Amino acid sequence: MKIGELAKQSGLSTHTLRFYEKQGLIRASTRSESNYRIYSQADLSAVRFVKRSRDMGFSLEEVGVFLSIRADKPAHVCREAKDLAQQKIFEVEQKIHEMQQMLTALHKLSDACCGGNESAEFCSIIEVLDYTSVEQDEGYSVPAGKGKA
Amino acid sequence: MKIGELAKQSGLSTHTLRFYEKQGLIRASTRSESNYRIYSQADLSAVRFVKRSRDMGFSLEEVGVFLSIRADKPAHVCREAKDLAQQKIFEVEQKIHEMQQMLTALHKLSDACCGGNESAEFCSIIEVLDYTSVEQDEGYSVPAGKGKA
DNA sequence: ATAAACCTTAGACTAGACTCTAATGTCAAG
DNA sequence: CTTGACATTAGAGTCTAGTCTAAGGTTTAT
Repeated sequence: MKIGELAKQSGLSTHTLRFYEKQGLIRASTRSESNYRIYSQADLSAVRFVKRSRDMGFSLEEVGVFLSIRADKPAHVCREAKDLAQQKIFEVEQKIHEMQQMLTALHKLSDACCGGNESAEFCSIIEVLDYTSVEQDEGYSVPAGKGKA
Repeated sequence: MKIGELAKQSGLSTHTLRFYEKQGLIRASTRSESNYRIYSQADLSAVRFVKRSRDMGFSLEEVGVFLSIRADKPAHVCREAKDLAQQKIFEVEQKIHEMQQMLTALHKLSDACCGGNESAEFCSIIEVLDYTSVEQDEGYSVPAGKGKA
């Protein structure tokens, strides 16, 4: 199949497929007489492998490592793959934790504000941003008084 | 205070402070005779305001909006600020959800693999990446048999 | 034979938030 | 009076992962 068909089958754009090739990730197993990229079913599998890896959060570089393991399994050991997975789990957990902290702060920010058409003169959001730090573990000391608005 | 001191007080680098100025976010209230930026306590407050907003996940552009509300509160209404906050909450929730999906997939990936020094010939991680899609809501059909390894 | 739809390449551009460089000027201390 | 730490500017570079363009060549159907 040609690149357009591969794009359809894989859910990636032709641009992206050529970009991946430039990055050394995937390449067509053959070329037609007119120099068109011709992909096999195995190529499609490889592309899907890449897409799945990306969807799980692996970077193109990490995907490259997986691909090289996949290309010559006996030359590699399980630990290599598992280390990558564990590292990624750690990274994703970190990020989720950070975002949950943000979310907590954002809810405090949002909840304090009436959100109406009142003048922002005493807007709690602006006040909280003026006096609160996100780093704290607890006790975001919202400036006293005012309550909503 | 000069920019180096502001950097220390705010936890941002001098580079970043100048960059924020170029982006139109913060500027020194005065300049010395030798053209050095001279910052006031109010400037420090503004910079901290920016940093806190950033820490909560707002983009520089969004921070700019908050700053303009803060600069002339009576000219704005609470809704403007609250809308931004709510939108950000939505975005962060979305991202957390995505990452939790990844995490689930990653755990399945990792748990299936022994992670030892065994050859990767039958490595479950590579197998799962070959046959599993992250998009599915449930039932990541790990290829049958093999179990660990 | 000609238009539509496909393919090729190198290389530029995008986003967001910095981060750094070069070349130069200023200031405080010893 | 020199050294070192600080400051200035414009502008380039970094990172990741694409995304797009220009200028052409090929294939397929009508």
